[in-house]
Amino acid sequence: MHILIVEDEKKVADFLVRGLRAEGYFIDWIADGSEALPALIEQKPDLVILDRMLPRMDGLQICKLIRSQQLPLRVLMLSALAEVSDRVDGLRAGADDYLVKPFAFEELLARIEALSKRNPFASPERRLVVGTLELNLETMQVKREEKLLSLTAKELAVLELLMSSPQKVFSRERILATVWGINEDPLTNVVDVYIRRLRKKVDSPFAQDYIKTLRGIGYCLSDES
Amino acid sequence: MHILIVEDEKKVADFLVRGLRAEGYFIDWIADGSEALPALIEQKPDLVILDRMLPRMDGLQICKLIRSQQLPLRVLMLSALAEVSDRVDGLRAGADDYLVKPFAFEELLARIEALSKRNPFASPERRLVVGTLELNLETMQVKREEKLLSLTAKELAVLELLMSSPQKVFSRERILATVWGINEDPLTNVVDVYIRRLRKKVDSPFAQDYIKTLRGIGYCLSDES
DNA sequence: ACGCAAGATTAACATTAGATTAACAAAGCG
DNA sequence: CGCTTTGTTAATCTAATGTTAATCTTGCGT
Repeated sequence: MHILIVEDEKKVADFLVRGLRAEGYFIDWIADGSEALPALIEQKPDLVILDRMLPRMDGLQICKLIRSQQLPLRVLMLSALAEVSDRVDGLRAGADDYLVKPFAFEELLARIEALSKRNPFASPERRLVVGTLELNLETMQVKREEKLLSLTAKELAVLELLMSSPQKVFSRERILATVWGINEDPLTNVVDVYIRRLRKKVDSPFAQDYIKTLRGIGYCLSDES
Repeated sequence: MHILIVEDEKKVADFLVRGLRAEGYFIDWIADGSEALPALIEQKPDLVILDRMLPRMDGLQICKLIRSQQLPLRVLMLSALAEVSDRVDGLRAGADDYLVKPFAFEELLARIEALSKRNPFASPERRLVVGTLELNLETMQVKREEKLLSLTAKELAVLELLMSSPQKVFSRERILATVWGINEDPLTNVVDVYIRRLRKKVDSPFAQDYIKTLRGIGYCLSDES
């Protein structure tokens, strides 16, 4: 699930980003309210976590705009304001839920979970499957033909990317960018090395090879030959 | 839908009873906490709105009793206490939702609506078991192979989290967030230290290790190897 | 069909990030 | 006060990571 966080306090934002990423959500963050709408339209997240007090453009305004534009996403509003009238304002503006700061992380997770269940467009896919290969995002366990494989964190990250869109070709640059966060450095060949390591664990012990090389283009994962 | 209200302040109770009846709900009301359980068993409502501070028997207690009896109903807790720890206490006791007074009637309606839609019963287990390890949430006793272990409060909190979803991987961030709260800095390594202390008590004296490390990802509890 | 780059694979290695642990100091609590 | 719990620091240990360079493969131009 893709979540956009709109929050100006860096400390809070950091906390949210780290925590939710660790939970396996795909997170983007912006601090400026006026950037919210363009970002929403471009990124099309499933859920936006909206701070109520923002510089340049207030959270309530943004929420109303989202609703008037009929954008297909959930809004979870965060606020330090706990008064009745504040919460009513928030819900009136079209927020799906309203959470008062400070809050327990548990509570936030529960609300996100609840919202994503209500959401017909979101697919909180907690398991990826390709052929006999299976990745459980919850336990981070990888199995093939019911046999447990033990992968390292980076290996897992690469595999997750490949499994997220089977058949699709990922260039080295793309893999480097999403897994390592590097955008320029074609001097390295970590990607090749990790593909090698993945193959050793995921393909070699089995009859069919899932990880395919497309010379000059990139790699892809597929259970077809 | 049948709702039982347990609330000692007559003004608040009146407000609720009138408002909810007008919305078409079937409402009963009692003011005394000690009457709550008999009333629940007799009337079998779908939802109970429970004030936290009650004469004779506290709302938290009632909630715990409801859960331990496995009564098939939703609990919406009302309270003037807004602190994180209070809310967590409420949810820990098994409440399905927690609303802070004063609240807007709209909000209450929304929450009731949400609760009545929610799937079967997510009523929290009163005992967590993983392999030979057992945590009794009533007494907060921890046993392994029938031997009683003595854990400190923080150790317990960490273990409870891990046991709440065996197999599931919990990142340090996640553990930090739920056990220590939002204000802690991420530079600390308390989590590691507590994992160590837990292992010493929970794993070391026994043949098999339950607490697993997933390097670069987090920790998890599992009775598999 | 052949040779030869460009591209891809692989093993071995040094480095480093991450995890463990003990010891200590501060805060709580009887 | 004295004992326990709690959280920090820093030394140590360990496995994951990323580099290098040698080797192998593929496809293209002739």
